[in-house]
Amino acid sequence: MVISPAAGAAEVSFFPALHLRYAAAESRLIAALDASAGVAHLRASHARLVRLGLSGSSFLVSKLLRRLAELGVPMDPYPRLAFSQVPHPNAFLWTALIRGYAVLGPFQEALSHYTLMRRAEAPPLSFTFSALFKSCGAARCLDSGAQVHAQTILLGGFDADLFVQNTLVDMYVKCDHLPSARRVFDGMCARDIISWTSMIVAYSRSGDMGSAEMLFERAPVKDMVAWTAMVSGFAQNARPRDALTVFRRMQEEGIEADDVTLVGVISACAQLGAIGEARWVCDILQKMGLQKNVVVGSALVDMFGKCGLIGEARQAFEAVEEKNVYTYSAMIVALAAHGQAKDAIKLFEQMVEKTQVKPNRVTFIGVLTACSHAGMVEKGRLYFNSMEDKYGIFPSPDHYACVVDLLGRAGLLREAFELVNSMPGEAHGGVWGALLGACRIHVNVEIAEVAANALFELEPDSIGNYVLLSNIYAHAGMWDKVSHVRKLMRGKGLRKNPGCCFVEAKDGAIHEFFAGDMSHPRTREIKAALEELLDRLRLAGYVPNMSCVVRDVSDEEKRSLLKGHSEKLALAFGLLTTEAGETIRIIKNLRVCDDCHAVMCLASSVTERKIIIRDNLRFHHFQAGGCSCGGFW
DNA sequence: GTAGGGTTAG
Repeated sequence: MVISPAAGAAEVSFFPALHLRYAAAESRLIAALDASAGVAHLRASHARLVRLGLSGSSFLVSKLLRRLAELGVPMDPYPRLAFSQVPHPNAFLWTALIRGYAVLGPFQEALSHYTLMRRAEAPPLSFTFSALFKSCGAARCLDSGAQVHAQTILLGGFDADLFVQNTLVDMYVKCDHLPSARRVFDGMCARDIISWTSMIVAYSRSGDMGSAEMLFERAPVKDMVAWTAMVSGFAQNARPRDALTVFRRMQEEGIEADDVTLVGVISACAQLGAIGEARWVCDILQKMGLQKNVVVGSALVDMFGKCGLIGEARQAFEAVEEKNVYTYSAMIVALAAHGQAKDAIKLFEQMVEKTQVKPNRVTFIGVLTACSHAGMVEKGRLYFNSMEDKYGIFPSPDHYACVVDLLGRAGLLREAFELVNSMPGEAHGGVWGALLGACRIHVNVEIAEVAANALFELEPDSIGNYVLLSNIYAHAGMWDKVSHVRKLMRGKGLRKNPGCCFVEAKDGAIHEFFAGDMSHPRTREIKAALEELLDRLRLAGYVPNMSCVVRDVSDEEKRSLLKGHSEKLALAFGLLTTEAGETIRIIKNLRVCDDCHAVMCLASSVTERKIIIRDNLRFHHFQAGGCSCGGFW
């Protein structure tokens, strides 16, 4: 329908002249506020508002506040000032102000303005409560949230509003108070997909994916967000296979996926560390054109790093235009894990000098581990000291663990030990573990015993600590102590994890090898290939390192046990199943022993192959007789 | 208008 200008004019001519002018100015201002591209535009519109004497209009100012909050303009001083110029703010304006604080903080201001609003006798809206719950959730302030909840019940009506209930559930979820969330959810007489999704997330956050799954199945409709909540839930709860299964189901059901979904998928692939899956997800991303997205890109950097594809990690990093601290940290950590310490540090320097990106605690974990792997003690100390002085980041026990590792590996065991004793706060398992690890490298029984005792208190069931201590005794030739630790382990019902390796074949099949394992269908070929390889290595000067066998048996038996180490079997399998010149990739569940490390170095030169091993902590790139870890592992 | 996202050590 077309309204003629004359008809419109007839309608507005009911208004007095003054009103007409204001009404026209108002509608122009509404349009201007709606269309404002940035803060400068909004400020200009607001200035016009002031000139026209309309800066006291609740309606216009609430519109202004909403737009400013959308743009992330801090509440103080400007939006708050605009609010204070309104003599009689109505409930909508109060709510816009409260919502602004709920989105941008400081969160307690939302609550105190609610109090002021009540004092001004403005009647709260459902919108007001949703803003308050949002702010309590963001502040993770359960007490205030529960108080506001009580208010809604007291005032009546609000607690039955679907919108209010949904934000209420979400508030309890964000405060990690599952029982209250569930109580509200169960009391709802109508639920929409948002209610169901909030509750699914509640269980996923608490680690109870079983209940999350049950709710997901019960939900009458499932949209992309609900499906994504399941994908991310499994990914966040260390169930990458299930995350991928849900994603495949989602695709089968024809539900679209977006960047958030894919981030969950990428994170699952990172945990699997499988190259086949990584390439598959990368194809999907390319089709969707998501590589520039900073969250996707940061997850990608991490995924490629964990899959051993450090070059691809770098490419993913470069593809992100607006890199943030996650992108940089993921790249720095990946470089450190691959032994490219100098590049990690170069990137860090570049970040602090040439960008606005501020490092955080995780960035420093990456920087300190890089220093540690490269043996850069002085540089590490410098960075550690700069954390608080230059960046205002208080070092956590995790950072102390990195520095203890740094000093310990470099042989400064005494200093490392003193640092543990003098650090503020309690040393945790990571700190003592780093010290114990250093004691293994430098065979220091005295400090090892102190560290081990602390660890047995802190982590009584962690098998690795007993194994480490027993290995240190073995290296020192203290066999009676070795058997004592063994007894200790047996008494606790703990059994040593068998060493095992995975090799991902070209068809994506995973081949598994255990120490001394004969179960692979091609065992005979593998053994023959290994013997042949070891013969060639011996000609190149290889001598088995018997100290790697931490059992008191004959040399003959030691030689045989060494040969059966799972990474050697995996290497032989790799040689059998790949072409000349191809890289061999092996994943190992434990640390690589010195003998296997030496074998890999030599083999890389004798066979002219690149060999990449991911152990439980980092990557080793063997090439031309050397390893990227430079002996630090 | 309310629900789903990425980097951490021995």
